[in-house]
Amino acid sequence: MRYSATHKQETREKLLNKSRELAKKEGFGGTGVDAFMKAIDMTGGAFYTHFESKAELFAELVEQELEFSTEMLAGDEDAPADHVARKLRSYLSSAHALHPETGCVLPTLGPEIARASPEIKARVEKALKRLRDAWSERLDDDDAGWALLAQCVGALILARVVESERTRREILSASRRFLERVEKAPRE
Amino acid sequence: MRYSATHKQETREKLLNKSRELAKKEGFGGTGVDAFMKAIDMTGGAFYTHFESKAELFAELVEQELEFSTEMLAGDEDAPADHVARKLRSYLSSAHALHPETGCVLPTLGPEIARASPEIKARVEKALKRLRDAWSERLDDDDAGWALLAQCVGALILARVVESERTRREILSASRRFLERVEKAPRE
DNA sequence: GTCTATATACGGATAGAC
DNA sequence: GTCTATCCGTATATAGAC
Repeated sequence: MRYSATHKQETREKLLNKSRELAKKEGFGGTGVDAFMKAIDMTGGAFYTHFESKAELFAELVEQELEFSTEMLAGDEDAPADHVARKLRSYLSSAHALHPETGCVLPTLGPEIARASPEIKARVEKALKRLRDAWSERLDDDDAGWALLAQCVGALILARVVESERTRREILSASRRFLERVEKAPRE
Repeated sequence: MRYSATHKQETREKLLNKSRELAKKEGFGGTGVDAFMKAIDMTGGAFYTHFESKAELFAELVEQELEFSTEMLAGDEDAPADHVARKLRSYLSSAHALHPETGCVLPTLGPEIARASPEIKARVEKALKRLRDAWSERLDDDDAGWALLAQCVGALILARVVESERTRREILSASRRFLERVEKAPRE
């Protein structure tokens, strides 16, 4: 054959990586197959050597996004004591708000995932539950896992729908202070 | 003319109302002009008597959504003392999560608004700031306005991307309990 | 004001040459 | 495996009849 043994796999990986960026920036539905392929300097026809359909790319892409994100956010036993607090700070940053293409998938593709197939949503649920469990266990707080996640996702959405950088920073810093305060809150 | 004096205005209102529902359910970009018109039993061609373009409909639709939502959530001086707590409970309900078409626009069209024009985002910002101010003033808590809004939007997104009704309820109830707890939290 | 018909572009997907 | 060319459906938008 005219291509190396690993060529197809490499192309697929490049395609997935670029697609994840593009989809988070412009929306998955808003990006055509030709645009995904052009981003890796290829033409539309070659797409179907790697995926049966555009929908299959979406499934793969969401799977990878959640795998990477949850692994990064959850942390392991070697993580420092303030691991969650650190992740919250970097998640709730202007840099994150200004760069959806390299950020968390939920504030960008959340609504599209919500409309996706039960199979996709079941896999998303599994990944999110692992992250929630990790955070709740680490903080010894049953509610905090889901609540901190929600605070992160919601604050990013708000930060991105406003126009001024000033308001964007207000939203993010209010959210950060709010969460710090809860660490000292009483539990019944 | 063959139509009453108020006919055009009535049609436009019907179109806007139905479009707001449809866009929140299927996404604005994912819904065609023909689909919007068919929802009020008309054909696509008539759309352009009422709007110059599909983008103009988006601007109008987002404007109305935020006007209605923020007015409803903010409350006025006649509202009961537990006004915000009531709104939080109804926002963070399974009913809301299961019915995007009649719910808040941010968890459904948030990412599309984030990609919209500066003019649209500036108007969204103005409406959101009014709501934030109302809540922060009512709770006498500078951070709570933005933070509660973010928690609401994020929890709805999470509740909608998971598959099982059980997990959906867990997310929403964790979020509600978390917010109740903060009411008793210390402020520095 | 709304209809049907249509211009024009772009969407996802396939066929066949290389 | 990737290319070009193409099929076909659907998208936004316009033109002209009623």
